[in-house]
Amino acid sequence: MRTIGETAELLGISAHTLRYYEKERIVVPLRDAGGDRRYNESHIGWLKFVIKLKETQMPIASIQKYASLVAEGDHTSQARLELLAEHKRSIRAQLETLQAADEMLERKIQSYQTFIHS
Amino acid sequence: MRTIGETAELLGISAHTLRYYEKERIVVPLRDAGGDRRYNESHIGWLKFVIKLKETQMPIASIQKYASLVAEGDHTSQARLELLAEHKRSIRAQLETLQAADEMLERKIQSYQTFIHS
DNA sequence: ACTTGACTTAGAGTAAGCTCTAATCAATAT
DNA sequence: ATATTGATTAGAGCTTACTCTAAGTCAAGT
Repeated sequence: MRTIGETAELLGISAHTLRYYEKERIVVPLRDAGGDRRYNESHIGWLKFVIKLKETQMPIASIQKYASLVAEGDHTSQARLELLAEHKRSIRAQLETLQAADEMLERKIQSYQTFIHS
Repeated sequence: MRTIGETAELLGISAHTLRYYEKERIVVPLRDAGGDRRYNESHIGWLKFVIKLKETQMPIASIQKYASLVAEGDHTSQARLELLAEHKRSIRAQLETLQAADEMLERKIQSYQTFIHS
């Protein structure tokens, strides 16, 4: 069971952000006797997943939606599956955009090098 | 030579955004006799490039930097090359992140399907 | 002459996602 | 005993990248 500071450190995000995620009902940690937040392994695993979704441009609103489905229970698994499948398609689209840009930059960089050495 | 409206339409962005880009010195169009903005083929080409950079998460500040180097002239080509090379590395990093997330989601989706059909 | 539509400006407002402040409390270190 | 450290809260503030508003000009069509 980790404090907010330890959890922030471990995940490379700020304690501010963790409180914000709680306010947005994305991760609701436990509380110790003194009222301080405590994150267990399941919170940490879920946060790592959230961070992966964020890294791939999933908006906070969609992450909230997914989190609320998880909170609702097993009967929402079909809806969750659809949400993830939709996001996977968005990742595929991003991959294509990035690949095209990568090739474009490669050509542009080549032509700059030709120009500089001429 | 296109008006702001035609240019916006052609590129799929708003006229507001084009004025914003001008304020930020990213694209400075010509003006006609009446003072209205006019975009020529070179502006359009540059805007398409800017849009590609934006799509790959290059911040406006870096695009501004690149634009100012272009405006400065040929002697900045080394600096521009470095900026583009740096951005290309960022694209590669994004590609890796997305690929890892894609695989993770694939596994997660598989396990949801297994769960749903059990 | 009037209307319509596209344009102009400076500057205000918006949404997302944090990020920080102020005031306070509780446990530990000196 | 006091000081430091790390936590708490509600709510304000910040950054990025637009997006919109208000008030107006101007040319073309009816």
